[in-house]
Amino acid sequence: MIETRRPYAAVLERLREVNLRPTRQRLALARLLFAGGDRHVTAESLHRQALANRVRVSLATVYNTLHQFTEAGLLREVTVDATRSYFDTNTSHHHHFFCEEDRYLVDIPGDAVRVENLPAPPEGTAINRVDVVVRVRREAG
Amino acid sequence: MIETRRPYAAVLERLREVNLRPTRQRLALARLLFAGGDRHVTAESLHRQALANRVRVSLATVYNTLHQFTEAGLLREVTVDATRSYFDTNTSHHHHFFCEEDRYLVDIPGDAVRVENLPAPPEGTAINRVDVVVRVRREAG
DNA sequence: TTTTTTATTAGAGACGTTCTAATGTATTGA
DNA sequence: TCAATACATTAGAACGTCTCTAATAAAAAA
Repeated sequence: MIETRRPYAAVLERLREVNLRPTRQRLALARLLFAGGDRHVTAESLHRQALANRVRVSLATVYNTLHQFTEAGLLREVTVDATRSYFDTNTSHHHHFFCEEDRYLVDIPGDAVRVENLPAPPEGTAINRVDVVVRVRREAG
Repeated sequence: MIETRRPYAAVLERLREVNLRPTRQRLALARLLFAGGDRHVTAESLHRQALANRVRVSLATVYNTLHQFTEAGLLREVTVDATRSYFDTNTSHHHHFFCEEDRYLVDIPGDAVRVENLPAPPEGTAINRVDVVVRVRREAG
């Protein structure tokens, strides 16, 4: 369900819920992030999009905001590329296809995949999360 | 099986097989990498180990060598951490436990885990590899 | 209000990694 | 064997991503 009629109010509500002050920048970034369906952004791509939408915000604030949103459970960080961090607006249990050549992610619904027969984790540790990354290649032709 | 009696000859052979000139530095690094059992190294950790063993090699060469070995199939790169690249001497099909707090990897044998019900990859792509990363946390206590 | 707390910012800096171009070493072929 | 060639190594500079700093600004509390 895409929220279109009261984007500001909806986003304001979300920030309030997680105890983040609804500043001009956070509201604007939240609107960009949560306006459409599920998205995968990097700090750089979100910053570019913000500037393109006449939202004046520094790169530092974009980083701060992405991390705060992640901490608050509004975003999820996805580690698939050694050089760049991706953030996913889909915070539910799920996995990813990742195309290294073209640098894009595609969600795989969590319940679509079963990971079975996992051995016990190393001594003194407990499992926190299981991430499945399916690396794909552009097909010849 | 750990090769102990003829480490140089064994390692020389491996480099020849993949068409990499057996230079002093490559031989030394290969010995460090493949002397024991399976290992997970970063460029920095391998460089440190080399210096500690009186192998004079620059960090640039360590990076070059790790990438050449990976390209040649002697190593496998593991992407679990946005800030650092890990290289694994175990090149067979397998997965990983990763402890973010303490930054270490533990192999999970490939045949120990079953990933089932994967949906079809995105249009125009083909599956290259499936990586399962089980993120663990130190246990309280 | 005024005060206090928290957020934003530009720019500097840190970090891992890659590049550059000069030097050194292995291999080829006479 | 030696010269010629191809390739590898190196220190240090440069890169890209990300974080820090310390000054300014804005939100919340009093």
